[in-house]
Amino acid sequence: METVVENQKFRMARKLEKMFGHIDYRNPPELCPVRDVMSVASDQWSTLILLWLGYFHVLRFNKLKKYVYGISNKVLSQRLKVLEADGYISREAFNEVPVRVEYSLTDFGQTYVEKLLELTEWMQANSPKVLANREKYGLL
Amino acid sequence: METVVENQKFRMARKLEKMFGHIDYRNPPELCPVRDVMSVASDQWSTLILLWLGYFHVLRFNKLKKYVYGISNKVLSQRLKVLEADGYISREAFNEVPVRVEYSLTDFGQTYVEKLLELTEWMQANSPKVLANREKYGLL
DNA sequence: AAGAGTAAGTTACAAAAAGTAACCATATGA
DNA sequence: TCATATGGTTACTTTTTGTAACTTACTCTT
Repeated sequence: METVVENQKFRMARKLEKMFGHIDYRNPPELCPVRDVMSVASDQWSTLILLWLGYFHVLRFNKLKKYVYGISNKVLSQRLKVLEADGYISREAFNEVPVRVEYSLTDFGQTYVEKLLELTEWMQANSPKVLANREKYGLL
Repeated sequence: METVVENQKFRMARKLEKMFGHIDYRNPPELCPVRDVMSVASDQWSTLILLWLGYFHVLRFNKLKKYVYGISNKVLSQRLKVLEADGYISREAFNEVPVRVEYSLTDFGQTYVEKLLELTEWMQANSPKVLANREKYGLL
């Protein structure tokens, strides 16, 4: 049991070492593109938007708003813009009345959502543990 | 090429379908523990704190502040508290003068950091693509 | 002995981000 | 004629962050 954890730690340190040879998190954000890019993509609302687009493939503004429960028009439209700018999603507007606008993942966005999904599955599996920890902590 | 992407989409839809049978993101946050738990753990600062703790195993407040470049005392102490409450990290205070406080990952936190690291590696590999997209988008 | 330094924060105040709700154009259906 | 629908935007409020000074208590320097 102990050694398993120790091995994990060792593998981990090696991974991070390798990584930190390239990226230095000590750099200010404007000098560390990874921090910058990550802060957009793994933002709470962006995550939900991307997951739902991964699920439905194509969604219009108001549908998206329904599924990404609790998001406001303002923030939804902001996030859609930056997600488009960063290349995760594409926006297509049709000349109809009223206007129809469709959002969908790009192939690039699709690869990101696959990664994101793994993390979300971890969260799904482990959130009971976290909630239990929280409760225990509250009692101390 | 096309079919590869199509296959990915299919696998994806199945994964999400399976998942959404259990969790409904349409629920308000207070009814969806996954959203709640995720918003703490995948917050930008929390992510950096956890990654650095994964790297060094043990860090004291001021060292952590140095590595998690740009974080303020206030936010660092807030995040450390919730990360401790959620069970990702543990805090040990020594009765010395001046006080010494050591933060480290719990085994639970360690498993999360492994997941987080995968995502970060994707970010590292793909951030140039994102920056290129951003620039292209700016020109439109 | 006075003053600076140190560690791990806290606190008051300012700035930025997010949430809220009303509003826009335009056309269709009741 | 008035309500409805779409895909947002805008002004205003509230919440969250960031900034910088301060705290406690002991030690080291001068």
